[in-house]
Amino acid sequence: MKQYLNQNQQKIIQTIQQIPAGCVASYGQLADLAGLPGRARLVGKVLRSAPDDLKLPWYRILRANGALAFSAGSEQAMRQIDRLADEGVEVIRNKVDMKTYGWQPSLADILFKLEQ
DNA sequence: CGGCTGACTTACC
DNA sequence: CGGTAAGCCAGCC
Repeated sequence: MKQYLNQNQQKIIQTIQQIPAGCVASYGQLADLAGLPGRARLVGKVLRSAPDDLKLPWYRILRANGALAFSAGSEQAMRQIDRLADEGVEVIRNKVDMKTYGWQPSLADILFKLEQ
């Protein structure tokens, strides 16, 4: 069955798919890049409701302070930590060092995305 | 139609 | 570092 997403959700998904492996981004950052400043929660909604078929790198998305969106020790958190570890991102005390692994898209990347 | 919720964030104390 | 408050808004009841 086909999923009908509104335009905002489409943009968010596109933006999420821009996150390169080995990097992480925050909900707010994604909302900004998707052209939806202040709508971090919408990003969360999309992630929660998006079908797995989209193969979204949800595990590369964290809170603004680098902490996982899930509570430490939860099943989801552990799965996320596992996947991040696979890409070389280390999670310490349920948090990631945004300075080291945070995604810093270049202006060129953003412009390229806008063209698509 | 109104209220509540939440994979959020920033500011302030 | 923890607690409150306010802003945000789609989706569910």
